[in-house]
Amino acid sequence: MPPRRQGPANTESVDNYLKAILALSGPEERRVSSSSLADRLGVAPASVTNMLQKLATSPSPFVEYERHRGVLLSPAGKRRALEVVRHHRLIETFLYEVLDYPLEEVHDEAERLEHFISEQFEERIAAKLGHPEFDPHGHCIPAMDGKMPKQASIPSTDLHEQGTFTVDSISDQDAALLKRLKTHGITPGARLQVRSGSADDLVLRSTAASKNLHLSRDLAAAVRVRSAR
Amino acid sequence: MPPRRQGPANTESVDNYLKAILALSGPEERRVSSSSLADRLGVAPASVTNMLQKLATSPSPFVEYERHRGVLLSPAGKRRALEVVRHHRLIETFLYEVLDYPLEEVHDEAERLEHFISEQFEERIAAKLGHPEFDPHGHCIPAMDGKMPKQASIPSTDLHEQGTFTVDSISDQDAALLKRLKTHGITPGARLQVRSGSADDLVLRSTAASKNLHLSRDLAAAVRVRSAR
DNA sequence: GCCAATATTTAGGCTTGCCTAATTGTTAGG
DNA sequence: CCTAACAATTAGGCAAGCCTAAATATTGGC
Repeated sequence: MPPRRQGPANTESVDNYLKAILALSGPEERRVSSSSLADRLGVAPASVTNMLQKLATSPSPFVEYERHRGVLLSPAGKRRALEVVRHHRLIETFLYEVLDYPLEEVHDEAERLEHFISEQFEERIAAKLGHPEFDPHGHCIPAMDGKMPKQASIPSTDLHEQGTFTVDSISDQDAALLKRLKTHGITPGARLQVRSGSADDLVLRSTAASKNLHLSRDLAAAVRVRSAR
Repeated sequence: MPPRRQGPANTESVDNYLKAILALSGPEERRVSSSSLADRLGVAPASVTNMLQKLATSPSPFVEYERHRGVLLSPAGKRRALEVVRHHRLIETFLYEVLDYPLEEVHDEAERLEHFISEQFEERIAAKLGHPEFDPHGHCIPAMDGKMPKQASIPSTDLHEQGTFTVDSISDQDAALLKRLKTHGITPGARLQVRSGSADDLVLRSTAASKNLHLSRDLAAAVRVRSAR
């Protein structure tokens, strides 16, 4: 066999690093620090350094990395990351729409399956769902070519004024929170009254519900809003 | 941390060993040799020995193994193997019925996904499909409790007489063959005329088709029949 | 501009699951 | 019943990804 030093291996672990970098670098594509990655992925910082070095030094690397200066996705890395996100959100939509999963349970299942479905599978569920643009959390599903419209929404914690808004999307990271939001009628598309409570929390109330929901700013950041419909 | 020597790890690899042992030991549950496992799994015999030793020496082991004498599933191993088979066949059925996969493509996708779906996912697709008893190849789907009716069919190569039979099931291992069979109308439930051709092949003909199909005994063994309906 | 606190990297290890090569067991033919 | 052929196991290694502990950069406060 020729000694072929290989390109990036596209394992579950690699996918997760790429997704995390995509998420943490934000729309402005800031460099991402090792420790924030370690945090998000639940691994030791040393493991991150290790992986980044591997990802950066393969031929046609997935990331651009400089010691002590954080990491960025390469075009190839971004492409792959968006593909995994597409998988994730299509699967979530599928579980919700076709298999009647409760909203708060779709994330974990999608998190596992996203790494293992084929392009074929992806296409079939997209077709079955009528090529949806949004997942059930209100997140936009990247197109096959990796294009994704910019988000025009902001976290409810960034609002300057109180008032009534439309719920744009809800982070899928915290199942318990998702369930609370659901019982308070706070789901994508709902109309939402937002005001600040005591120093460090927000008071949310869906116009479809009778009870206020008090959330720490930390949790409330999971709810993104746009101007009322 | 307490030093906990751990139980079997339920990885993809372990699942594949258990499935292979289940398949190779047959309905009579014969002991399975290392080399036949190595063959079926596409790994070196030494790797098999290695894995079998690990599987056999964990507390509540998945297999019963004696040096040079082959291996058998323990009750726990059989339970797990049947669960994986159930996953596999439910997924195949799902891909075929819900996602409109061509029959010959369901196997590969199921082979990957079977290791990663949750019990929840399993239950939902089973419900969606109306708790089917057979997959699209005609194979019986083990019930949740691991029960599986005995197969009353035989390989077409074991027939003593020529004649007309009903196609019971078709092995899902060979996609190309599956496709040929499909174009000749040979699918589970079809009526099939079987006669022997030259020394080493069989001639098959679906009553729904106009052309004979000549298959080596090797390939023909993939087609199982039962007495004509 | 220096130094302590914090962030990051290096060094060295572990487990899983695979490999090859060398060794040992089993078995069938003469 | 002995041995050649073949099957199986042991021994020793490798890559991926993780870990901890030790070393080294960077940075903010004075």
